[in-house]
Amino acid sequence: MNDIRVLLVDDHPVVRAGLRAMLGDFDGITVAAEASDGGAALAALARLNALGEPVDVVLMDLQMGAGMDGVTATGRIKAGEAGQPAPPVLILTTYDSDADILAAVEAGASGYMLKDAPPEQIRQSVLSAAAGQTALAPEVAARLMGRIRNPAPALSGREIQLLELLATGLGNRGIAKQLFISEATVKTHLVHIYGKLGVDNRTAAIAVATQRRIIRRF
Amino acid sequence: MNDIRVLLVDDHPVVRAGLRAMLGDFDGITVAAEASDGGAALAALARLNALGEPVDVVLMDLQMGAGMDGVTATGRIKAGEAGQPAPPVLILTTYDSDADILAAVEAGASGYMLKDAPPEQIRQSVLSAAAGQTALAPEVAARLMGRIRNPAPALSGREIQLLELLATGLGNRGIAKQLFISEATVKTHLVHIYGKLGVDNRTAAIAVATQRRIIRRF
DNA sequence: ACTTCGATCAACCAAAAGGTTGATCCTGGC
DNA sequence: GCCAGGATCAACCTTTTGGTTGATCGAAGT
Repeated sequence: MNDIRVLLVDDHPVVRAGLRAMLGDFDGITVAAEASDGGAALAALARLNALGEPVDVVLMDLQMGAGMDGVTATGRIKAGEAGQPAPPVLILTTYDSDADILAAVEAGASGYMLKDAPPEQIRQSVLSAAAGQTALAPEVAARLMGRIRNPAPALSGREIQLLELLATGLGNRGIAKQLFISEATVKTHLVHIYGKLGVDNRTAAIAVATQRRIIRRF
Repeated sequence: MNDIRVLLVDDHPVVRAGLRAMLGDFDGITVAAEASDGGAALAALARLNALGEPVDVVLMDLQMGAGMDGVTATGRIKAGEAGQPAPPVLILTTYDSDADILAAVEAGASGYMLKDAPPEQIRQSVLSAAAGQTALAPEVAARLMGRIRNPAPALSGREIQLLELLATGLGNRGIAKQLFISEATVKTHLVHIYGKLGVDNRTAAIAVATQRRIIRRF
């Protein structure tokens, strides 16, 4: 059986070198190409397709400095922009906020791994992704399980979106403009968010959402 | 002349593998050991000293998941805890916030590099550090210059205290009670804070203060 | 077909936050 | 001694939020 051909997408040369070295040590996995942002990744996929050497798995970072971010790139890959069939995309990133995970899954990612994972775990994930299965980091999986067990009122995607804008310091008017909705709708969403988080003002909502890793802060 | 012996300190196996592979490709540089947090770094330094094989440069990440963080570790190394003479510590991290840079420099770091730097730049920095010189990433240097030209108004201790309670989600009344002052005073402080941070509401103040790492969040 | 639920909006009122002016007190420098 | 600046408070007013009620629409599930 042929090696699994992987495309690395990460803006850090150090990380790419690490993955190259790490994956190169494993039998059955070959690094076919590398890209430093989403745009380069799409180009590389198209090029390799044209050569008749399609990649089997894309290993993608989420936050990518200047260029196209990982979620956008994943969406476009899954939309077939770089050729059909679109390869599975495995997210490999540093953070595990709900917002990131949700966005990645919605974009069509078939896995979500964390960069502090041991090599063996990363290898397994690549194999799973290549086999068409999904692969979640234990931390991520645990969070999702806990969410199911605990009737912790789940926030909708839209609500998380609002929360993120909230955390940037925007007022209701600003949020409304960003999302192309009315201020009234923003207020309604906020009331729902407050209810679900058990708070009664925006700063407390940010505090709780940060603590529960619903949104990410650096 | 002997190779420069480097100690890698980073909690991500992927990054360590990357640096190992990257530095290994350069003549004159050898990776003597690795550590996944500050505590392990101190231990490794002491051990290598005892063996009569001291390291010449420590390559240190700042944010290190669970264990001792990079600033603390740097301070302890420079204090001679892992043997004299203390080797130069070169910070290699992802973020370049003012607070991180200042903290690292105060702790005694002899350089501050960013992880998205090209390999050659990292190599040069290691060589500089080994030679006893300082090495700043261009981005970092630019920020420091801008900071000197444009000194940001400093927040008073009391104001930072306010900011921390603010980030908790407390209202003005709650903050007043916590600090045993009147609501009027809280408002006055807030107006000053908004002015210094260049914002006009509490959530934006939290956002900016977080970004500038004036306050800590997790 | 019916229900549920997320997303959208409106109108209204109460509460909180923001902005301004001005004042006192104390401490540390010059 | 004088001045600057931090910390404290008050009164007043405007704007923003928060809370409530009620409504429409569409998609997903029963």
